[in-house]
Amino acid sequence: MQRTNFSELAACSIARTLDVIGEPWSPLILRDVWAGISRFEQLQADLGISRKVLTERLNHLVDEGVLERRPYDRRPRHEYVLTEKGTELVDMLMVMTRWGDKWLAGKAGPPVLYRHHACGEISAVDLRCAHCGEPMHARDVDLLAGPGSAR
Amino acid sequence: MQRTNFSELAACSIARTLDVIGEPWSPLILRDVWAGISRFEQLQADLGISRKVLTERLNHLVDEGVLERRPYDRRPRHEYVLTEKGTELVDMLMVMTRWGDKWLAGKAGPPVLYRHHACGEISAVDLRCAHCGEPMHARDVDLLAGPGSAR
DNA sequence: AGCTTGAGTTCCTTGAGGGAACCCCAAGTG
DNA sequence: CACTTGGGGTTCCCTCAAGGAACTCAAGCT
Repeated sequence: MQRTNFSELAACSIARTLDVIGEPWSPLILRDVWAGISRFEQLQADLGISRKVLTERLNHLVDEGVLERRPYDRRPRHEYVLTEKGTELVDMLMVMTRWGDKWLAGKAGPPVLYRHHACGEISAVDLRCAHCGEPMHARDVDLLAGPGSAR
Repeated sequence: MQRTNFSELAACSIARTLDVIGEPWSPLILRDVWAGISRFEQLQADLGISRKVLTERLNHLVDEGVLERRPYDRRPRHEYVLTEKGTELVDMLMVMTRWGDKWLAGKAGPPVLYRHHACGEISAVDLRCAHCGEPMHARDVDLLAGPGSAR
């Protein structure tokens, strides 16, 4: 496919993030690991991904520090767990889920629900300004060049 | 490349969302349109994407209702603008940006800053529970089967 | 010793992305 | 009017990544 390395194109955190989890299957692997599907065979069976690509993706995610390979037996067996870096990536999945629930789920309703520990309610994520706490969406911000904007 | 149609694999809002913007370049096209780069030639120049793939991606995003094609001249010229559906997708980009800023930007700092209209401050998004307003991240929720979970 | 199982490798085929050239059409120019 | 220009794609070929199925390897179990 001759896949472009996005982050070389421009100083852009979106492009850089895509270089970590932008490849096909990677977000779904992350989702599965988050949901407790953490071993090679389980992932392969659940996703129906080719074993070769699964190996590549897992290696890449481990290299990037998103997943950690952890032995669970004295035999050469291991499972994959989210690192702190990977756990924070799941935020993105939660936002994707919310969007998909709203725009793509149809009449059947959302396939998965989130119960929030703090309040015990079935809920969804909401984007707020880290500074003032008010809602913060695409239309609520201006974009400015930051310190790392130089090429 | 024989790309799998993820949403056929399982009832999953993440997989469904990936079918809309999961292909290579799509998130960056969305980012550009959001930032005001909205015409074919501009996008092609900015991204360095092949014209063929840009055509395919734009058509797909228009078909999915994420972008709208809008004439801006009596000549057959048009530009792409975000629909409401597309604007809400940008939430995901904002979360990706935050993660990339934190984990990948390095010493140079974030390449782009967001100024929040409501408070006027340079800020970033924060995920909160839509129900109680407390922080809501990967570790703060339990996953439950929802109404649309049937295959 | 032979069987099983997790976790990959290897190899071939297919099809998507890159790149460059080509095309169409409406305005503007002489 | 013919001629040029430029936005917005098409077409064509080539390369390389994803799919699929078979093969490997190293522990344990029997």
